[in-house]
Amino acid sequence: MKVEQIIKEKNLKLTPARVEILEILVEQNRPISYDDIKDRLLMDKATFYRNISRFEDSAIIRSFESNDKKRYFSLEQNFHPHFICTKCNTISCLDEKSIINMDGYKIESIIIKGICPKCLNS
Amino acid sequence: MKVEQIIKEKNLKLTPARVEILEILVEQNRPISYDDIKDRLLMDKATFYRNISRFEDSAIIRSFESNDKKRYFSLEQNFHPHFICTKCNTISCLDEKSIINMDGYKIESIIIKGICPKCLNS
DNA sequence: CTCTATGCAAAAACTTTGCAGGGAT
DNA sequence: ATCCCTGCAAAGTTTTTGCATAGAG
Repeated sequence: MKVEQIIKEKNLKLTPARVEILEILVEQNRPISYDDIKDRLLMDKATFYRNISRFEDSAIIRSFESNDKKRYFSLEQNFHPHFICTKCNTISCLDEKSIINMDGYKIESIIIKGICPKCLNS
Repeated sequence: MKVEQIIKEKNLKLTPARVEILEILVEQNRPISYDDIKDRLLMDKATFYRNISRFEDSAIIRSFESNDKKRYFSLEQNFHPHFICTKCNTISCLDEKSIINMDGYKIESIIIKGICPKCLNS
């Protein structure tokens, strides 16, 4: 789905800054922090954070804090759990089958922290 | 287990500030942020954060960011998943049976965000 | 045309650091 | 006696806000 379509579906105004953020998220296909992309962003940080906040309110994206204390953003579209290694700080994507049984709850995000197999064996 | 014992087991010096922090965590039996307890803390905030950091390094406690953007601390001892409702911001403790199958990983914490049954029906 | 989005700069919120003195082992 | 812990104040980091202008519908 085109990012322009996502924005319009949520009745948000279509602006270059919003398109830019979502295109980066689609392109990278992994959780992103402001720090990760600030150098290539055309917009001001205030605009970035204001749009991130708007996107979260509209459930276009979700955010979570990683081990480095920064907030990471990912598209809600292809939801999946993330695994953060507290040793190497790598964020990896898990598949849906690993999701907990949580009848009665509406799950919006899952954060699992621990040590990845690679770090366990080194 | 006495908090003094926990501290000594990890070869940390036994100081009043350390005992104070751990006793609050034991007593409250739920994740705590600095903000939650700053009014009753005898120590300076620098001391609080330095000890929290030490405790995390020693795996005495774990921390995670909640929906209010603050960091919460809980004892590693009785590890269990936490559920954060993004609607009412309540943090509730889940039981271990809900844990994902994660062979090969060492899980240190699980954060699930979503909407709790109470909020879903209101 | 109207209302929202944006850039800039300044502030806020939370956490960390430097330094000199105090305390645990 | 030694080395770590502590308080205080100051700085750091990430995110938010105020205000005037620009832009979307």
